[in-house]
Amino acid sequence: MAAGPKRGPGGPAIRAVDPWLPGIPSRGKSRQLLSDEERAQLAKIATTVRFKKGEKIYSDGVPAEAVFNIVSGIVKTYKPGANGREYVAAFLYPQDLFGLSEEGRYVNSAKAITPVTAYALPVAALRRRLSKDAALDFHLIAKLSHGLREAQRHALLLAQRHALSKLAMFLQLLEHVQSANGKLPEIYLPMDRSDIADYVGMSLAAVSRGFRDLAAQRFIKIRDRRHMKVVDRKAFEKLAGETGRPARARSQ
Amino acid sequence: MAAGPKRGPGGPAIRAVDPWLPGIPSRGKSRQLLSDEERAQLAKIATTVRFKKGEKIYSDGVPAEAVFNIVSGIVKTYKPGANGREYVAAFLYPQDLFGLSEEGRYVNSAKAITPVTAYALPVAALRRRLSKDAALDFHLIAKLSHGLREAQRHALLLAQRHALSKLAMFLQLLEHVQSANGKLPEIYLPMDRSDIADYVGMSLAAVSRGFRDLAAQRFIKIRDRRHMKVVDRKAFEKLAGETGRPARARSQ
DNA sequence: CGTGCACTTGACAAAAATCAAATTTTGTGG
DNA sequence: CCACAAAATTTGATTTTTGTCAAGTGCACG
Repeated sequence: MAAGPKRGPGGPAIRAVDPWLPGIPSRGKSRQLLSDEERAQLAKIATTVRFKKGEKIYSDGVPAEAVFNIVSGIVKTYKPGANGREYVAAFLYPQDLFGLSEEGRYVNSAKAITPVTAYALPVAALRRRLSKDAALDFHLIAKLSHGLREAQRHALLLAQRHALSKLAMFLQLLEHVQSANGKLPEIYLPMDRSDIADYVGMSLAAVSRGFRDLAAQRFIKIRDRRHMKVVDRKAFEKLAGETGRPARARSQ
Repeated sequence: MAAGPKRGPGGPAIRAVDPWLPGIPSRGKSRQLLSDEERAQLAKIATTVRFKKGEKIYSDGVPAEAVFNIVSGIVKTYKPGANGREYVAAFLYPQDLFGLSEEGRYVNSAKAITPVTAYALPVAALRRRLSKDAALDFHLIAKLSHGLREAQRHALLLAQRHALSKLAMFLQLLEHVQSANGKLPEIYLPMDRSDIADYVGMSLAAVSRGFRDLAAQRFIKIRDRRHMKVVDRKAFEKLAGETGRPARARSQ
């Protein structure tokens, strides 16, 4: 997993589900938004950067000099919480963007949770390109809409009252991201239990117990710490509230 | 409260905190993004629509024909949850946009929680304008970034483990939105307890008790159901984790 | 082939959900 | 403007769930 772009010219790549009606309905599948031409243009202003597993990429509050586009590996954005706890805002995968800023400063901190390769796009240069290329603006709008929906989905997960629902929804999110390439036999969890706990807003112990209980009740099967499979899909989706994906159209 | 644009030409208006470094640092204050010219252009494709208090504006899953821009009143976007519960994704104020879609269908439902006046911008026409006007794209990017940060803030709120922290953070959010125009003597809560409960992910009873306890511990003073004032600012911000606003720059 | 860190598990305490009832407000029709 | 019904909110008692603190266990890496 975490493979880079499979073919083509290389350069930054952005993947998202279209907010608008796509030519061919893609059943929730995300697609590459940038044309080869756009990728080549962006490559001209991009630098390739690498981070070791566990390495901090930037801290919240410092001037935001670049936006990052992941080539390979997984990144988390987070914020130190009240006590020693930390709140994980998002996990980011290849072809995602990160580096959200407010008034020129990063809103979160970012850390590589696996070895990471990424393009760094200096904001100044990026802004210049954006003002020149309307199509690129459009694609960025699509990606931001996608990010907004994901953040809302995260909030929906956090609003669940039961640990098992949260975890089921969490697994569903992972499954959805990973199924971008095709159907998977099992779900891979690249992050450790502690990161999961901080993402779903539960204690470390509760996460552990939660997975155990999901397995005990035959919703999932756990191969090892990082590999799980949904066994009882029906019950599983019910737990996850089946609201994880947009409801099928009702009236009209 | 909920006053429309105070002066100027009328037409759609969008307010947000800049993601990028503004000319004059605005200390977290949001500002009007559109020029009079842009507002006039948008007005040409917009229709004015009105909704009664409690009226449904659209349902999730139906084709997204328009994006809305609030002139006056408050809207909530929400999604029916597992049981009879409902998850509130956001409260929207004048100069906000709503109508987020995925593959051409609304992601949430929307309802007016006060009488609402809004502009309806048909997506087709809006897309045409966007492809013509690079500056407008830019402003939409800024607004989407703003929305993304808000959604992350909502998730941060939901990740809090204690009811009082959630409520303090909630009041802080309201205060921040309402202080856009200037400092306020008290916080106004336009929504009912049930909507608050669904937004902060707690039971109705817990919200009620929570406010009572905040008042009992002298963090706030409650004038009536919809008006509260922060009394002990220091302790209050501590409760809210002071992470509600971006941390002041650390090193560098 | 240790040693440490990540994870799991247990016992108990704390917090919030539920269920249910009492009150206060709000809106309506005289 | 008043009486009432309906809706919203508060409050109480009890139960459930999850957090905490503290021990294990085991896998991964040197």
